[in-house]
Amino acid sequence: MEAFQLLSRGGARFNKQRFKSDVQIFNKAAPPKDVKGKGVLTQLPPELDFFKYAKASSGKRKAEDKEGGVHAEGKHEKVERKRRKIEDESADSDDNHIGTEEEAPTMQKHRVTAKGSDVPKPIASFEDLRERYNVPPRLLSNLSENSYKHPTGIQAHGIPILLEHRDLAAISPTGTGKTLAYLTPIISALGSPISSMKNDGGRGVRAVILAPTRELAHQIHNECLKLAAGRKWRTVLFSKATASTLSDKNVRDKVDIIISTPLRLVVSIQEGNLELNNVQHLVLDEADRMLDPEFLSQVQEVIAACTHPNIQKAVFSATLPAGSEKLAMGVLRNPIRIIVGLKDTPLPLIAQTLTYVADDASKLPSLLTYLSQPYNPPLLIFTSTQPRTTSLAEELIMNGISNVDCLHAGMTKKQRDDAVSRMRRGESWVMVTTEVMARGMDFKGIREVINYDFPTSVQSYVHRIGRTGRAGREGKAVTYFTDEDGPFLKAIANVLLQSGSSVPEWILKLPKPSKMKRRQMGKVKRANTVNAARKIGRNDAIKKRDMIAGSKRRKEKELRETDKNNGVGEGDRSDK
DNA sequence: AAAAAAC
Repeated sequence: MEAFQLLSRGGARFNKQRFKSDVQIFNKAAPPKDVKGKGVLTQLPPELDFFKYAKASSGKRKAEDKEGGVHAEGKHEKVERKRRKIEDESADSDDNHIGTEEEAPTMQKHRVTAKGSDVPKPIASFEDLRERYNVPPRLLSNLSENSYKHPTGIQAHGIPILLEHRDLAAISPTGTGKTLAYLTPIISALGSPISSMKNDGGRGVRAVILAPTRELAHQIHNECLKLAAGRKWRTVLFSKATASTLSDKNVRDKVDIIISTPLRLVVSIQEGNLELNNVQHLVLDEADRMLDPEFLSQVQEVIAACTHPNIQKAVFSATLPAGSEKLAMGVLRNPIRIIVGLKDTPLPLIAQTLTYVADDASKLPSLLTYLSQPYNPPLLIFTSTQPRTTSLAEELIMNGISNVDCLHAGMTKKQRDDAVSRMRRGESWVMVTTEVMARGMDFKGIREVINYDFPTSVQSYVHRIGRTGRAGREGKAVTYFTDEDGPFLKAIANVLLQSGSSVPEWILKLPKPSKMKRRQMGKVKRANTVNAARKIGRNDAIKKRDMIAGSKRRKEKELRETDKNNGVGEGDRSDK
């Protein structure tokens, strides 16, 4: 509660002297650029992380409070009030009060709210895990060897909960170490690799982690391998190939952990090539995505196959809309819910801007202008469809942009893997992609994200821009919007406000989407267009007009090109 | 509101 009050003043009240040493660490720790791939994702000390929070929100928030429009501020306060209430509740139910002065900043920094019965006390360091939960030394040394020195908020709170075998719904912003928060307790709880166990009872895979994309599953597996190093853990990234290897029961009974996308697992279950009756830990990563209608039945099938009576289930995401939360809570038993920061809100260290481009045709010229100036590679660009991804990448190459790459799920597995590798090696400077890259992917160097096409939901927005600003580093996110995006603009604008970025006043004055819809398309929308044109000023308007003309020429060229090739990446060129 | 992703 005090934490809230201090933070709401932008941290200005904090005794800077007290954080001085941390600031120095920060200056040293923040690498100018990737030092050596691995060392980059160093988890910052909690206090230090906190300082960033305070710093990022100080000036901006104050300004916003002054001139930030009645609607936004009102909403903001409502959310904060709700938070405070939850905090009070959890303080009552938790007898482990934060007593000492040293611990207080940690708590404040994390801004954690917990809901549920008997919430375990958070850890202050990974070393605490040894005393409190007998976490194997090997696991702890794997953590520190991979530069995970201090637990993040979600790790400090989530790991004890999972180690006490409680079900958990964890909401924590992008890039705050959720993967480690569930992998560490799973590996600890499994104790020993099944291959080294003497008793015959309880054979078969004991932990399953589900993720929405292959790339994310792959990345989780890599993390898992790091933590599993030094012992004979069998962790399997489930794919067509591994699935067929595991169709041999003797092989699959020696597997400890499976990481997979849902459908792949369902297929194997249905073929009778996989039993999950010994699964004692089930994690849904990107839970809200996994509970989307298209995934839900598959996920339910996996859950149904996990028949072990003592199964522990956990869901993780940076976003969890009410509907998904309800679904998730229905799946969990006596769960604890942890929220780090504010739900559906990006980190303040991502500087976000909304950029008006009149229509689709104006986007490419704007982007080319942007890329003609110095920018921070690698850059991640999101579009709305696979064909648009392909054609934008082609367009950029034709316009002389170097090291452009493209990744969407319509490509072959190999093409996708190669694109990710190039990205990881720093060979891609500009990657054009679809929603497939929006969630969970951790490319350490990404400083900038561009939403070339407007995201189709607040959740999508939060996850897309969360590809930058990871593990305490700063990031930048630019979102293009056209007249057609008008109805959804305000929702995104509110997200910007919540996370300390500023928004042009006229956007905040837009009517609510429902109102716009009620008035039926045309009139309101046109009025906004005029408004927008006025706001960007006459010179800008002229510039835009020229850009449109230029883009039309290019578009014709593009059409000629695709006619020639008549192959990939064609199909969606409509301007409507 | 709507595309993407999963095999």
